[in-house]
Amino acid sequence: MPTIRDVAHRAGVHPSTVSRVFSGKPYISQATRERVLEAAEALGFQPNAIARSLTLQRTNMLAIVVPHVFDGYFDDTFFPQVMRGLLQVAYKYGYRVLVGGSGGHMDEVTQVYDIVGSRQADGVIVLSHRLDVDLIGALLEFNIPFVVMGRPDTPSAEVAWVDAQDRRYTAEVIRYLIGLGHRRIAFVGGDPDVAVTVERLLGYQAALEEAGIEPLPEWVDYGFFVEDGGYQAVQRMIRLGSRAPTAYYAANDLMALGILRALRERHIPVPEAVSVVGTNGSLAAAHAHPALTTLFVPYAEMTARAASILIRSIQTGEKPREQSQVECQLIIRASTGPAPT
Amino acid sequence: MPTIRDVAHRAGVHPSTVSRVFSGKPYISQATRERVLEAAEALGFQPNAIARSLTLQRTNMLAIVVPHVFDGYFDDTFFPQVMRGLLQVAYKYGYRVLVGGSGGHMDEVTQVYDIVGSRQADGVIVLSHRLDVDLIGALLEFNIPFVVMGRPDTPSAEVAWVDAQDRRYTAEVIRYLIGLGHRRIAFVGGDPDVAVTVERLLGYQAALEEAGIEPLPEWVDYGFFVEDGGYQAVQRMIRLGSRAPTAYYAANDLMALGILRALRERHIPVPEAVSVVGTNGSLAAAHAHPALTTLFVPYAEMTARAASILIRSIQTGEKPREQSQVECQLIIRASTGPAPT
DNA sequence: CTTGACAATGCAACCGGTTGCGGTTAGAAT
DNA sequence: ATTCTAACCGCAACCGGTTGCATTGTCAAG
Repeated sequence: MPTIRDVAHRAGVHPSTVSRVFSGKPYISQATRERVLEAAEALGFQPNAIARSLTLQRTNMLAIVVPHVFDGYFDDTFFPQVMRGLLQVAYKYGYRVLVGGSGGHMDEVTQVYDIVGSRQADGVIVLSHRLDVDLIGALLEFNIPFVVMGRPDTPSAEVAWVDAQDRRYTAEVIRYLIGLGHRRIAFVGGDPDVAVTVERLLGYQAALEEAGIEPLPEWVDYGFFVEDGGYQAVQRMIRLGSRAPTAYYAANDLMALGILRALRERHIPVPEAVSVVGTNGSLAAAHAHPALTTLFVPYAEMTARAASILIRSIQTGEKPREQSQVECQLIIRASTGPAPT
Repeated sequence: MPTIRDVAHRAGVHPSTVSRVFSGKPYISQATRERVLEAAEALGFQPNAIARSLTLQRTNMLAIVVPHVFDGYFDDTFFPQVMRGLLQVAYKYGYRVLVGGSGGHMDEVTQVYDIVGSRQADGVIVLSHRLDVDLIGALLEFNIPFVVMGRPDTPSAEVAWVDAQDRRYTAEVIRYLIGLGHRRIAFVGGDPDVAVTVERLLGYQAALEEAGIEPLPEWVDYGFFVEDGGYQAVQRMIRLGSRAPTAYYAANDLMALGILRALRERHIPVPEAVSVVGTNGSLAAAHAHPALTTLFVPYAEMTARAASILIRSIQTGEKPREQSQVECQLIIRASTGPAPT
C-alpha cells in the first residue's frame, strides 16, 4: 500500500502537502493540488484511516455491544430495527458502526469498557442497561459520549437517553386488556435483570392496582425474550386451572408467538378464550395467526435519534445531555378480544 | 487517558518495557512486571487499540457492508442471521465487526473499497455480489482476505466462498411443486442485479424444462426482497386469468408473506387454490397463516464459516481459498398442497 | 577468576498521517 | 523602490504503541 510519502515523492512535494490536499486544507495552489492528486491516482493511494485516527483522536465509529449468545436475540425484530436506525444515521454522517459481541452479563460491561478504553469508537450506544452492573457509572469515568436506550434507573442530568416510556405504555396495554373485561392477566417479561423488564413490570402492576386487581405472583414469569420462554410460561400458568390468566402480555413478539404456539397446541382458542399481546410491532406479529395485537416500539427511530445525539456530541465536543422520549403505539389485531364470561 | 509512557514513568521503567508487559512478551522479570501492572492499575491504563493497530498492521476487525437503504432488508431474517453467525465467531476469536452502510448499487463497492483501502479491517465478508460491478476483482487488487457469500459468477481458485447452492435447491423446490401437480409456477425473485437471484432463476428454469414445462415470461417477477414486492407480484400475475400461477416461489420469506397477504385479500384459499413457498426459514414463516413452506438457508452457519475462514487466513497470512457449500432444507408446512384440478 | 550464555531492560527508529511554525515568493500598497 | 501582506509549502515534532539492536547484569561452566 502506498503511503503519503510515496505520493509526496512522486509529486515532488513534501508529505505534509499531500496530507493537506487529502484533508482539504486551504492554501494549496491549484497546480500542486493537481500534481498530488495525479500522483495519488497513479499509485492508487488511499489515506490510512488508522494513522489518521491516531493523530486526530477520532475514529468515525459508533460502537454498540450485542449479547450474541442468545440466539433468540436475532429472531426478534428488536436487533435488526436497532441496527437499521443506527446504520442509517451513521451512514448519513460518514460514520461506521462497530459491533461487539458479549457473552454473560458482566461481559457486556467488559466489552464496552474495552472498546471505550482502547479508543476504538467515538461514541457508544448502550443497549440494555442491566441492574446488576453499573455500566453507566463506568462510562462516565471515560470522557466519551454515550446515549442510553431507555431511561436509566438512577436518572441524572449527566447522561443522555432515548426512552420508550416502557412503564407508561405497558400500563396502557394492561388497561386495554382490563377494558376488555380481563382480570386475570399474565406478564411474561424478558430478562429480569434488565431495566426494561422492571419498567414494564411496574407498569403492569400499576395498571392492575389502579383497577383494584390483586395479581397472583404466578401470573408473572420471565421468558428471556426467546420464543420458547413464552411457550414455557403458558405451560406453567395453565396449571393454575380456574385461576389461569385469560390474557397474556409478552415483552416482545417472539415470546408472544411462543404463547400463541402453546395455546394452539392445547386447542385454546385465541382470542375467544385467551387474549395475547406482544411487543415491538414486528412483521411476524402482523402475519401470525391470529394476527397479533402488539405494542409497537419504534426502535429504529430510537437508535436513529441516539446516533444523531452521539454524532452531534462528537462534533461539538459537548457532553450529550439530550433526554428524549418516543411514543409507542398499540396495534390492535385479532389476538385480543373480550374476556370469556 | 494515560499512555504507555505515563505508566513507564510511574513504574520507573522504559515505555518499551510496559509495552512488553502488555503484549505478553517474554524476558520480563516478575518484579518489574508487577510494578508495571500496579502502575497501570493505579492510572487506569488501557492500551490504545488504534496506536497498536498502526504498528501491527492489524485491526482485529471483520468488515461487512449492508445496503441500509432498503428498510425491508431489516425485516427479513437474512440480515440478523448473518450478523449472528458473524458475531459469534468474531467474538470467539477476539474480533469485532465493522458494519458499513451503503446506498445505491455502486455505493456498496465504494464502501467496501473505502474500508479496505483505508485498512480499517483485517478481512471482509462480501454479502451480495452484484452482477453490474466487479467487487471481487477490486478486492483482489488489495491484498486483503475476503470471503464471498455465494458462488461468484466467474469462479476462480483465487477467491474463497461459502455457497448455499441456490440453483440446486431452488430447482428442488420447483420439483417439489411439480410433484404436487403444479404446472403454472411463479418465480418471485429478489433484486435482479444480484447473483443469488440469477442463480435461483436458473434453478427455476432448469426444473421446469426438465419437466417439459414451458414457463410464461409473465410468471417471473422481481420483488426486491421486500414484502410489498411479493404482494405486487400477485397483483400482476392474477391478471393472467386462467394462465395465472397455481404456485408461487419467493426468494425470501418476506416476499412470500406479501404473497400470502395478497391472496388472502382476494379470498384465494392457500393451499387449496394456490401454493406458496418462501425462502430462508424465518420464524415469521413458521407462525404465518397458513404456516409457510420455506426453503431454509443456513445463513448464520454460512457467515460463521466465512468468518472462520477469514480469521484463519488473517492469522496464517495465507490467502483464503476454501470453497465450501452448505446444505439447505425444504421445510414443508401448510402453505403448499396439491394443485387444483 | 575469566569467559560465555542468556535473561532483563533501555534506546531509538518506525507505523502513516497531522499541524504549528517559519521561510519564501509574488503581488499590492505606499 | 521599498515595505507589507498573504498565499504557499517545507520542516520537524507528535499521536501511542512496537521491536530490532545494544547494553547491562547474573550465574554457571571451565
